[in-house]
Amino acid sequence: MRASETRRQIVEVADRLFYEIGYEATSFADIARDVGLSRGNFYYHFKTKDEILDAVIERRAATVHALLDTWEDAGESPSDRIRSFVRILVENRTKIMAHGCPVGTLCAELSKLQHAARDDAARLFALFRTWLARQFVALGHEGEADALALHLLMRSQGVAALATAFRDEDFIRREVADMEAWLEARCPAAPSTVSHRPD
Amino acid sequence: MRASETRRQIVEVADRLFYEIGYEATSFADIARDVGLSRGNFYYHFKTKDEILDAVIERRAATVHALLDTWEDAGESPSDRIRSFVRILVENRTKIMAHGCPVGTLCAELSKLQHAARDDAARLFALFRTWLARQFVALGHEGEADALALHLLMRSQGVAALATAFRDEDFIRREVADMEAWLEARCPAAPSTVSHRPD
DNA sequence: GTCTATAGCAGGATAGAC
DNA sequence: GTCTATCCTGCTATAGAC
Repeated sequence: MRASETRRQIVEVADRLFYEIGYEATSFADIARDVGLSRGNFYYHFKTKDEILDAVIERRAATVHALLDTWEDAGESPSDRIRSFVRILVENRTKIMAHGCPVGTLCAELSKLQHAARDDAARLFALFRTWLARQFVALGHEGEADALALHLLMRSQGVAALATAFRDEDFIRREVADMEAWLEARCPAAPSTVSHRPD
Repeated sequence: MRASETRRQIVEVADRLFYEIGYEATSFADIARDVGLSRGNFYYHFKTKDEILDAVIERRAATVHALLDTWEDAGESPSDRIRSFVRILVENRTKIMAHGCPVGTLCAELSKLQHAARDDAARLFALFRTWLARQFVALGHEGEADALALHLLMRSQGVAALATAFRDEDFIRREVADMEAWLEARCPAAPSTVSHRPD
C-alpha cells in the first residue's frame, strides 16, 4: 500500500481513538491493531507519539474548516449559520454524551499533561471563535462580536461537559433551544430591546 | 506515624495531583514522593490505584459539602448563596485557567477511560445540582428549579473549559458578571417580565 | 508501619531481515 | 513498506526484612 494512504489511515484511526479513549490512554499498539499494521512498521510513518498528535490536530483543523465552510454555504443568513453551529450539539448528542466535545476534551487533556501541542489544540477553538465572531459582525454587533462568539462557545462547552456527566438528552435539547432563543433576541429582524451583551 | 494520618496525607496529595496532572498521568511514585513515602510502603495503605481514586472522590464530596454548607450559612438570601457559587470561578481563576474545574475534568477523564468510578465522579456534580435547585425553589421557581440549576452548572463548566483553553481572566469576569445579571433577573426582588426559563 | 528488592507487564522506540 | 525481534523505561503490585 502507498505510504501516504497508510499514513492517512493511521491519522484517521488515531483521531477516533484520541477522541474515544483519550490521547494518553491510546497506545501505539491500539492504533496499529485498528489499522492492521505491526507495531514495528508503525515507526516508518511516525517517529513519536507527539508526531501523530500533531497530525491529528491538523486533521481536526481541516475538519473544522470544512464544517465552517459547509455552514457558510448552507446558511442563508448569519443567524442561520450560527444556528448550524448550535445544532451540532443535538446532531452529535450520542457521541457527545459518550465522549464529550472532541475539541474541548483534547484541550483539557493536553493542558493537564502540559503538552507542547496544548496551544495548537486551543487554536481549534479559535477557529470557531473567529468564525462565530464574523457572523456576529455581519449581524451588526461589531464591538461585541468576539464576546458573543466566546459566550456561545462557552455554552456549547458547558452543555457538552454536563451531557457527558449526566447523559441527559433532554438537557441538551433544552439548552440548544435556549441558545436559539438567545440568538433570536440578537438578530436584526427581532432586536433585543434591552442590551446586546450576552445574557 | 499513625496509619490514619499517613492515609489522610496520601489522599490529600493524590487529590492535588489528580487535579493538576490528571488521574492516569499520576503514578504511585509521584504520590509517594510528595508524601515522603517509599513506593513499597504505599501498598500498606492502598492496594490499588482505584482505591485511591475512590478515596479522592470521597474527599472531594466532603469538600463540596463543606463548601455548600459555608454558602448556606453565609448567604443571607438564596440568591446570595447562588452568587457564592458563581463567584468561585473568579476566586479560583488561577487554578481554573491552569487545570480546569476539578469536578468537570475528573468526570471527563473517567468517562473516556470508561472507569468504574465514572458515576461516582458525576455524583459530585449532582451535589451542586441539588443544592442549586433547592435555592431556586426557595426563590419561587419550583417547577423549573432543576433546569435552572443545570443551566448555571452548565455555564460554570463552559467558562472553566474556555478559561483553560484561552487563559483569559477578563473572559471569566465578564461571564461571571453575566451570570449574576441572569440571576438578578430571576430574583423575586426583581422578577423577569418575560419568562422563568433560562435564557 | 516503613523499608528495600524485585517480579511482571505494557508502553514507546529501534535494528535489521525481507 | 512491512515484518519480527528486541531494548529500555516506568508502571502497578508483591514479598519479606526490620
